[in-house]
This record gives sequence, structure tokens and C-alpha cells, in this order.
Amino acid sequence: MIDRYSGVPAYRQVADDIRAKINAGEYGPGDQLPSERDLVDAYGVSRPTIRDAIGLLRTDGVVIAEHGKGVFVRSAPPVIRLAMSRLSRTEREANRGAFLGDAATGGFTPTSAVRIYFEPADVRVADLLGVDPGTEVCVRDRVMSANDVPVQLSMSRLPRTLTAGTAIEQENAGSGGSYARLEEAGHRLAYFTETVGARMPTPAEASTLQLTAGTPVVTVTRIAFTTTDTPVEVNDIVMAADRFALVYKIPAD
Amino acid sequence: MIDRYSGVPAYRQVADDIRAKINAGEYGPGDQLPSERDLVDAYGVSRPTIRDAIGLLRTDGVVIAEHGKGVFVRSAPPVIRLAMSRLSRTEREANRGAFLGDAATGGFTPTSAVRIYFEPADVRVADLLGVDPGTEVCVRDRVMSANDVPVQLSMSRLPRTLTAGTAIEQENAGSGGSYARLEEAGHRLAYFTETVGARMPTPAEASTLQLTAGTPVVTVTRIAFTTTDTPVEVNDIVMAADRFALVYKIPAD
DNA sequence: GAGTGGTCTAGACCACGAA
DNA sequence: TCGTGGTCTAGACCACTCC
Repeated sequence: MIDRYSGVPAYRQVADDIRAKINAGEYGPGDQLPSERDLVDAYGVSRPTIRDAIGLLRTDGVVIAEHGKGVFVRSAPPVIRLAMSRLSRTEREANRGAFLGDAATGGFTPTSAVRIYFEPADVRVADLLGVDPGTEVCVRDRVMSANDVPVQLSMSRLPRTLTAGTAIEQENAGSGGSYARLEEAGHRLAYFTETVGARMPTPAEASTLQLTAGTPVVTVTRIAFTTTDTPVEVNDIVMAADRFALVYKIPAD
Repeated sequence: MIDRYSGVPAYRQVADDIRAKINAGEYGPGDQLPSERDLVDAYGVSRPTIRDAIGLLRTDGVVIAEHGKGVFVRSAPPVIRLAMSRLSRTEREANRGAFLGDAATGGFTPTSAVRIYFEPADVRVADLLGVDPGTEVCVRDRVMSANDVPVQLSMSRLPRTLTAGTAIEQENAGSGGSYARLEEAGHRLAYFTETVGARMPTPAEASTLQLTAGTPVVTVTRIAFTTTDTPVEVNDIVMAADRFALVYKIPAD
């Protein structure tokens, strides 16, 4: 099964062969692969080599290993599509904050845990908010869950001059969320910018989002602007890449 | 240095320790880590264990190993920010296709290699384009490079009924790109949707994009719609996540 | 208890890069 | 030539899952 003289490392050949079998449907989603010991016999290499091969497939997100049970072909969870409309005033007036809007669109039961605290703005946040570094900001640090599975982290920061005395500084910001409170306080929102990227999760993110190896995170930095083009909130969002897709609509003019 | 009785695997403790030193600035971006043999002595574990630790940091994109040279702390390449305006008619009329518009925004020298071919639409593409499966589509399969480094893959498909006899079926679609040709042919574009996600690259993608381990790809599926809400193009774009960020503007109403 | 993956060792040899 | 990472072996013992 393994060509010793091809120049391609044995563990790569094994990984490629298993990957090919998965693509060919020989192993379907959820199927169990042969045990590592069986693969040792099948390919005629040592167990560490087999483990290197499986390690490759794991970091690529192709398979998942379960201790004591076996290695299984990964089946993709349903993707939740997040539309831009989740940020619309209509949604807010229907009592939904952004994440609850997501839930309505995505069809899952949302829960969220919030931690509120205050801190001086660091250079990046100050720059994005157009304030001086050190200005006190209100931080709403949230873990959002869909059907009790944590799927999104959100760290929202607003200058405290805007939040003092409002429900934004409460754990429950009230119906329509912080954006609704901002508008009530006279800061009418005009638009948001979202800067989207992706990277591998930090260990902390991997653990709270219960990410399996080989799952990147999508990062969104959302900035809310008022009708006077003043930034009033910067929100750093991290979500599991295998569970979300973001949909944007762009005018052609 | 290693606590044998903590329950935390040795290779994890080593990885965490090195990661902490990087975060603390003890090793800065571009710095070389001690050699694996030195780390063996420093931590008192075997080389495979050290290699497991470094493997973790590699798949997390924290360090890069260079054969024969050493292991280095990764320094993030400058991120190219892609704004929505790259799809505007103004950009097209300034002779720029979407990728050339990206280049103007991102400040890099763009080149691109195109392969044109025709094939029947598969179920997904047919569905997105609103045509019957099997309908012949024109495929523009491109590898885009910035300063001669491949950074983006783009697979654009249009129903051949729209492209027959136009420069879209030529390797060089002409100034303003395929979108300009479509509008000249009377298919005035109204808007695009972009569906953004992320995942680990396939081996083929990792090799053509020259991705180091631990770099995910950002995927964008762009669909172009005409003023009659007819989809005319579906474009699957794959880009290195460490080199791009996508910026979208969302109205608040 | 039997089978699974998880961790770890102490070596060996190879391929690459730089001096 | 020497130091670097890359690959590979043949074991060992542990932790988890299921019967």
C-alpha cells in the first residue's frame, strides 16, 4: 500500500489514501475508521506513523477522534446563515437584539451569559471609537449559545459617556438590546461596518466554544456609527467557522 | 519545568510554556526558538514530545518551522482589507475588474492566470443560478497573485447563454472584467450577495496558495444579480485568511 | 476485560541550510 | 561539515468506553 521510494512520507501517503477513501464515499460521514492497530497492519507502518497520518486528517477537520471509541469521519453540522437584516431597525423594534435576530433567522434557541465591566480603552479600541486611549469604556462580554451549545463570543465596548445611567450597563439591556437603548438616548444609528476574517482559535476560545481540532474561527469586528458618522460601539465577535456563514448584500452602483 | 503529576500532558505543558513566553514578548515575531534538541534538555522530555508541542503551536499558526534553519515565531503579514466598493460600477468604469479593484484598494501588484472551460452545471450551481442542472456554463477558473504570490482562487460560473460571443469566454475579458461585459450585453447588475465562511484548506489549496500549517482559508460565494433579480454569475472565492480581511457596510434601517 | 485512542521514550537515519 | 528540522521504529503504559 505504501511506496517507500516515492519520496512522499509514509504518513502522508496513508493520510492521502484515507482521505481519498472518504472522498470516494468508502467511509461516509459518521463512519468509524479502522482502529490504529488495524491500520498498522493494513499499511505496514508503525503506530506513530499511523497517528501522524490521522493527526493530519484531524487538523484538517476531516475526521474526529473519540478517546476509547474510535476515529470517525466528520459530518458537517448545519450551517447557520446570518443575514445583514439581523441588524435592521425592524428587528430591533420587534424586540430582538442582534443575536436574537440571528436566532430568528437561524432557527435555534438562543441563550446568552453576559459579564459587564469597565476599563480604560486600549490603543486599538480608542482609535476605532475615536476617543483618547484610557477613556473609560463599558464592556459587555458575552457568550452566546444556540440550543445550549456555546457558538459565539462577543466583546462589545462603548464609551461610558454614552452608557452611564442606561440599561446598557445592566446585564439585561432590555428589549431590542443595546442598540435600541442607544437610539432611545438620542444616538440614532445610521450604519455598521463589519470587518470579517478568520484564524485558528486560541486555546481559551477552543475550549469555551468546544471546538474540535481543525475548526477555525470567523472573526467579525463590528463598529456602529450614528447619523453623524460617530462610532459608538466596537464589537469583537468570534464564532465557530463550521457553524456559521455570513451573508452580505452589496449594491452594484 | 514540567509537572509530571498535574494530569496535563507534557507536550501540552511545553506548548503552553512556549506560547506564554511568546505572548510575554520573550520571543518576538520572527525570533528563532531554541532548537528541538535544546528544548529536550531544557524541559527534560524526549524529542517526540517536544515535536508534539511544536506541532501544536504550528497548527495554531503561532510558529513556523523551516527545515534546516529552525522554528520561528510567526509574524503576521500585512492584511489586505477588501472593501465593498471594489464591486462598484465606478471601479468597473475605471477599467478595473473586481480583483484589480482589490489591488487598487490593497496596494499590491496584481497578476492573474485564467483557465476557461465549459461544463454542465451541477446541482448546487444550477440552483444558485436558477437554471436546470446540466445547463452549460462558462467557467473562469483563476489564480490571482499579489506581488507574484498566489493569494486568491476564484471559480466563476455563468450560464453560457449569457457569455456566448462575448469576451467573457476569452482569457482576457477586457477592461472592467466580466461584469463590464455583462452590462454591455444588456444585463445591468443591481447587487451582489456574498456568503462568507472559513475552513481549513484542502491539500490542493494549501499548495497553490502556499499556505503554512495553521492558516485557514476564507471562502466567499458571490452571486451577481441583475435589476430583474436574475442571478447571472456564481463565483466561489478562496483566499488565505492571514492575508485578507473583508469589510462590509450595513445600513441600520 | 477487551478494545480504543492518548502519551511517552530512546534511539536511528535522512534532508535541508549555512558557513 | 555541522546544526537544523523531518521521518520512522518498536515498544511501553495510561485513560476512556462499552460490554
